[in-house]
Amino acid sequence: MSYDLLQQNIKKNLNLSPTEIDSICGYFKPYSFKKKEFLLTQGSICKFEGFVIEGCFRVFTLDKKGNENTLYFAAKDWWLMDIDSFMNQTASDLNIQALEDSKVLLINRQDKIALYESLPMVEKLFRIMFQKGLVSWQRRLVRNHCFTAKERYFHFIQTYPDISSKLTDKQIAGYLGISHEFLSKIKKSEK
Amino acid sequence: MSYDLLQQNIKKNLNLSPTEIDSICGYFKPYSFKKKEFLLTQGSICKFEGFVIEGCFRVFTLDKKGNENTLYFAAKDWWLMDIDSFMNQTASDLNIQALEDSKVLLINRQDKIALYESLPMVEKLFRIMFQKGLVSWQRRLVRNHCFTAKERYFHFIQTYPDISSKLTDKQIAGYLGISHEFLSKIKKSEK
DNA sequence: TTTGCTTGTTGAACTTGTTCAACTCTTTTG
DNA sequence: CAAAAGAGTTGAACAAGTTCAACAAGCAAA
Repeated sequence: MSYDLLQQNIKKNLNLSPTEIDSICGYFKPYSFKKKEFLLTQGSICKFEGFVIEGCFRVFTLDKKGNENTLYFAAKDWWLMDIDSFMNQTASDLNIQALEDSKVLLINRQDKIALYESLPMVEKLFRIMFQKGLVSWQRRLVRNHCFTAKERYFHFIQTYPDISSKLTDKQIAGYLGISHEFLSKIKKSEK
Repeated sequence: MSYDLLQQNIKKNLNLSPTEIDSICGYFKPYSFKKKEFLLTQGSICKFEGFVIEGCFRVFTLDKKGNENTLYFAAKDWWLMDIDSFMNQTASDLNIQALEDSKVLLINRQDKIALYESLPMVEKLFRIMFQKGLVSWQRRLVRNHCFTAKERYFHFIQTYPDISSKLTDKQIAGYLGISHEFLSKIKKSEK
C-alpha cells in the first residue's frame, strides 16, 4: 500500500503509536503527476504539502535571465513543499515539476492546520523534520563555499546515486549552480 | 530587564499567554561573553542553545586549508545554536565566537527537553522558527547561485545595516564566501 | 609610547567558471 | 517515419574570483 512509505518516514523522525501514525496518514490523499507536469508554478499560491511515493520532482526558481536554479530534487521518500507560500499563502517563487510519471501524497492547508490542532505530536514531528532540514541546508551552503564545482559534483553523485542517475546533466548543473557546459568539461577531465 | 527582548521575539513567532511566555523564559539563564571569547569550538559538544540580548557573535567553520567560512552572524534578537550538535550530542563542526562583549540567554539540553515536555506549545514555537529559518537558508542558497559577489555584498549590507556596520571586511568576506582581497576590490570599484 | 599584530589595499599572475556558437546525438512528438 | 526539440560536447574568448606578496594603516597590549 502506498501509505507504507509515509508511515516509515514518520517513524524515522518520531516514535509515534500506530494509531497516531494512521491518523496522520489519513489526512494525506494520493495524486499522480505525469512527466513534465507542474505541481506548482511561480507566482501562484502553494495549496499542498506533499510526500513522494514514486517518481521524482525538481524544485527550482527562474531568475530574470531565465536561468533555472534547482533548490532540490525530491524522489521517493522525500518531502515536497514551498514552506513559505504554503504557510503564508503568498505568491510562490518556486516551480515544482515532475521529472517522470510520479505519485505523491498531498495534504492541503486547511487539513494541515487541522492536523496540527488535532494531534499535538505532529508539531514535534515537523519541528524535528524542519530542524534536520535546516542542518542540511547549512551544510550545503558551506560545501558551496569551500568546494569547487568538481568536488560538489562528485559529492552529489556519491551522496545521492539513486537520484542522480535519473537526472540529466543539465538538471545536475542547475542544482550545483554551474553551467551545463562546464559540467560537461568536468566530466571529461575525469576520464 | 534582559528578558524583554526574548519575550518580544517569542511573541513575534507565536501568540502565547504572558504566563506561558514567562515560564519559557524562566528556563533561560543570562551569561556574558568577552570579545573574542568562544561559546563553542569545533570538535566539542554544544551544551547550550541561546538568544542574543546584546553584542554580536559569529558562527563559522574552519576547513582544512584554514579558511573561515561564516554561516551567520547573530546580533541582538537573534538565536544562536548548533542544532545538530545540541540535539544529537555529536561533535560540532562549528565555532561560535563573540565579536564584542556580549550578553546571551542560554538554555541547556536537559532544560530544553524539559521545556518541550512541560509546554507543548514550545514545539509549535520552534516548529515555526525552524520553518522560517529553512526558508531563509533556501533563499540564501539561491542568491549565492544567481548573484555575483558584488551583488551579494550590497544585498547583505543593505539587508543587515546594523550587523554589517559592526563587522570587519574580512568577516563579511567570510560570510559571502569570497576572499577579503576581492571584497576590497569590489568596494573600490564602486567609488 | 613603542612594539607587534591584525586589517585593509593593490598589482600581477593564475584558476575557475561563463558565454556563445557550432555541431552531434538522442528523444519526443505529430 | 520525419521533423523538431532537447541534451551533451567542444573550442575560443571572456569574466569572475583567487593567490601571493608587498606595503600601509589601525588597534591592542605592554
